[in-house]
Amino acid sequence: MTTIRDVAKHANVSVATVSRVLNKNGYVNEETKQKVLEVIKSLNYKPNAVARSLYKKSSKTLGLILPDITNPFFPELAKAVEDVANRSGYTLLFYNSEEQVEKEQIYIENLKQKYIDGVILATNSLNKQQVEGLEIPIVVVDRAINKNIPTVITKNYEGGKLATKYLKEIGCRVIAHIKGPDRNINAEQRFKGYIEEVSNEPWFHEELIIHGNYNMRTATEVTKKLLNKFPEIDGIFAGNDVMAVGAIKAAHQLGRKIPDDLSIIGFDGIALGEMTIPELTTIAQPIYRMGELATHILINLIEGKAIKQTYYELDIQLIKRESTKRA
Amino acid sequence: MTTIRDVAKHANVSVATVSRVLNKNGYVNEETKQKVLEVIKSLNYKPNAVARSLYKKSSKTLGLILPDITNPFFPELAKAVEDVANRSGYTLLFYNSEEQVEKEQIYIENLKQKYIDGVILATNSLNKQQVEGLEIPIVVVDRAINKNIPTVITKNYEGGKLATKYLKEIGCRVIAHIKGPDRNINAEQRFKGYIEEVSNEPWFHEELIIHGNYNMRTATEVTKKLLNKFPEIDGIFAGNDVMAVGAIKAAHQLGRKIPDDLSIIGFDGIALGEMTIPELTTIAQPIYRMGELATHILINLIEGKAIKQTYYELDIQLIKRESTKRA
DNA sequence: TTGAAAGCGCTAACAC
DNA sequence: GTGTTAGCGCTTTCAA
Repeated sequence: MTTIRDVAKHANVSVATVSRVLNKNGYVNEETKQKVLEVIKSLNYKPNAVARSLYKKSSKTLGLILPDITNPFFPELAKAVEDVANRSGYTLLFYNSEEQVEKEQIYIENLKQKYIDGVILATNSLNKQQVEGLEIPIVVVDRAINKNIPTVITKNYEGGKLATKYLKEIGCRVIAHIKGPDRNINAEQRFKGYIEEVSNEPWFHEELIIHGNYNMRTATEVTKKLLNKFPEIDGIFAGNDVMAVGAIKAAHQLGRKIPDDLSIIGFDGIALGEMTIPELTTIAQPIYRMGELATHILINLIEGKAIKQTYYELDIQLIKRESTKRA
Repeated sequence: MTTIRDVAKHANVSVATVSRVLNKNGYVNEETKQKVLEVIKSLNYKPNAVARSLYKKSSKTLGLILPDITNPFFPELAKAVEDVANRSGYTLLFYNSEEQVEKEQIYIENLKQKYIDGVILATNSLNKQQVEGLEIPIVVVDRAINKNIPTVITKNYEGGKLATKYLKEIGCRVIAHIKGPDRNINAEQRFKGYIEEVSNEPWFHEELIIHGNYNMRTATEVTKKLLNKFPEIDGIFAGNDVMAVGAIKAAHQLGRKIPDDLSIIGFDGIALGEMTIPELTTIAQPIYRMGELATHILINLIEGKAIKQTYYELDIQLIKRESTKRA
């Protein structure tokens, strides 16, 4: 391995000078500079990032903590984060927390020991105190913890309302909801949006709300039971796209025609929604934009740049496809 | 930040002693040890990983370079890699190369500068020389480069044969193939397996082979053209599941009934295959197992442990679901 | 404009 | 058993 010492020796200068040309700071004579640059090239020297980190107490690395990389929403997000991080010269440490608090806490200890510069976190498990105790810049994404913590989410409540209202508009008379995990704040918001729209309806009752755990297989099972018990249901708002797909499967297995007998709307706007038959009507979040924005904010925070705003609730968008009736 | 010096001072010992209890090596009196442990706890001291890396020239970190995290095959793989790495005390640096050689090369330089201990690589772009020039333990996964490089792949050729043979068995008379990217070695192998089974068939001609680029939308388009041109096609082997889903969509749009008019088989065994209607018959790779095995091999390589074998071609498995006729 | 040297926090060889 | 110290490769202060 060739070090800064080797370069210095070959160029007949001190390591300080080499360091100066490496970091483009301090005075260094044009000629010496050229010489050093030459030697660097000929020796194919690359500065050691670890040594630099030790001194600088910074590693040009971001941590990305995701609850489940297997849920298609998160790879789309991760791609955006990676894109922006890389373009800004940061690398990405990736953690899959599987929604386990203990894992998250271990990860975070790990991050601190490595002089990681900042963290992008999607979690329900950590609370405000825990996050603020981190002493590391952090941006929370997808699942808000607290308004004082930099955050990028979307209008989940409005989205839930919009989805439900749309089902009403196209003529659905009994609308059920497949809810995500209780402890998940965005599932809760989407659910509240639904409630807002249906609680005064004469047909509404609590049993129209079922729990699908943001997971296809569970959603299929519970939807089948639901449709068997209440065949009058003609609209389903699923808390995410994956569960909506599960609901489509359930309907199909029971011989219910979509969208003629039953309209289904999801939430997320993941690519999967265009792969199903019928294609999925959904409330789309700007997933790439979320990752991009979160990473920008984080990097600005790290680099001490001015930031106008650190709490974002991005707009969602109704995408009409084939799983819902025409209005 | 509290350092080893602080601990030493508070415990009235030298840093060497603290280091000894930290690393559980060298002699240290039980009492002193307890004292040190106490101080560590009371100060909430965590050793600095960067300083340790600098000395050890190792960072307990693995690099994971994937071509496209957005392709559902890779998150499933990444999950396995992350699981095993974490369980063995390694963290994971994640790179999304988007199939670009330049990006991969930048990433790899990066890795070396950070004392990354090893790399898991899924790529077509790098050749044998480039990989061997790395001077870092590496395991290639999903896409073989060379038999001398540690590798975990599956029997792509056999899989291609098996898929095609199965379509013949269930009575398909004209079988098309949607091929993955030309430069992708696994796409090539699957294609060869297909060819082996069909090249002597009287109905076979070159135009039954179309290019779908491992991508759903492209696959839908080309399949529609194909089916319009050759309506006699009653079986399609798609080079991966995502393209198979694209083919299902195409068939659906053209009003072809699956599996009655047309049987479709994919390759990969990703979770998506169970989400579609009809559910996808496929040649399943043991995706989790691939990631797990690759990571184990890599860690053994890094830690200098004995390894019986470094080139694995895992078995694939035919999973019969609804997109193909019954035999 | 350049160099010597201290120091980032840790490990390990060597001395006692 | 324990301490002293050099050194991992780099940056930056200070002096020249």
